[in-house]
Amino acid sequence: MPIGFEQHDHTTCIQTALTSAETCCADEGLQLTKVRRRVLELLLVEHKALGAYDILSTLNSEGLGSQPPIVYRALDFLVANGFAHKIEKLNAYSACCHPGKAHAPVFMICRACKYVVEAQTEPLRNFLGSTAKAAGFLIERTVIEIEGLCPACQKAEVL
Amino acid sequence: MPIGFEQHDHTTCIQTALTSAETCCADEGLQLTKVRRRVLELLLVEHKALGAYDILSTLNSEGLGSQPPIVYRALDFLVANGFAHKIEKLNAYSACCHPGKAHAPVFMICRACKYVVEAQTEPLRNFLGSTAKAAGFLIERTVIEIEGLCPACQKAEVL
DNA sequence: CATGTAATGTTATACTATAACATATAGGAA
DNA sequence: TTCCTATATGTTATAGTATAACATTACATG
Ligand SMILES: [Zn+2]
Ligand SMILES: [Zn+2]
Ligand SMILES: [Zn+2]
Ligand SMILES: [Zn+2]
Repeated sequence: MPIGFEQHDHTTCIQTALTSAETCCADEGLQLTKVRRRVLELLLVEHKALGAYDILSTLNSEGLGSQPPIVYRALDFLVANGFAHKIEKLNAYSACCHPGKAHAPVFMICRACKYVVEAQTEPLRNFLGSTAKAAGFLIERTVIEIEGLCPACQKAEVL
Repeated sequence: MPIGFEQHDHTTCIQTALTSAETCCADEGLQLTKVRRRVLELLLVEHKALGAYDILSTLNSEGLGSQPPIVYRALDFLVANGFAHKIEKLNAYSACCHPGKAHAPVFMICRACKYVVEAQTEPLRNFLGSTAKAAGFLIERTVIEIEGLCPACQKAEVL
């Protein structure tokens, strides 16, 4: 799994995520059905976020469904069980890169190449916890998204 | 301005925000037109986020415009100049509570009463800065939103 | 007044998401 | 096996959010 935008063996990302989903579903009695699994695979193709309708058009071309509820149900399942995340800023969805762990994901989104990196963030979690505690606020979910330029696109920008 | 969900003199919030917007526009040669000012006022009525179409229906009833571009243009102006923020999680907009300062706002959103509090966060800004730096990422914008329960609604929940 | 820029008006459309109800499928109980 | 129930999928329709494109107006400046 990448901790940043560096090169990495992405087949490992894919395998880890799929295996983790399979294991988790088996353990918890959840059904990783054909459509759900296929959507997860599509989200794992690259570290980019996909819109629901992008996914739907692929599903449609593969005969797995043609109407919005098909894809939204699959996405709801994946998000609810921690196999994927919604990127609010993009109205798009991304496979979880750190499955199996409770986490408050931080996404770095490159506006140029569209890559999305999910960072590990225990310290941030603690930090937000204390901010919220000072206000007496009970945290249930967090959305932390950073938009900007990845290292490669910063270099390209200069040219 | 509230630092949390406590009671406060909200007329001060309103006055400060409007004065700040007027001053800033005068200084920068920006036009705080009728529609733009009215939208800002509407966002300041309460510490809640308003959807674009909520705002539009008020504008419409006041004869200030009836089509979506009217409100989206005003919102774009307010957001671009730091007088308001978009709350991505809610697809809604909220007046800035700390105008005039560069800031990476943190929003605490109560899912029960819908109040939205914008916290001050220099330390978080620094923290995200170092997280991004480790990945070589250049930050341009941040979205930090915490969803949960405010103190009052936590008490109500127990009943 | 002439000219250019910024703002607004207007129509149409694109994109994102869910409600509601029908049907099918899988797994467990009788 | 058969029936039952819960879960998942199929289908139609619609709600909610946002922008493109182009016409018109307002206004500052020379
Ligand atoms: Zn990878
Ligand atoms: Zn994750
Ligand atoms: Zn206030
Ligand atoms: Zn602000």
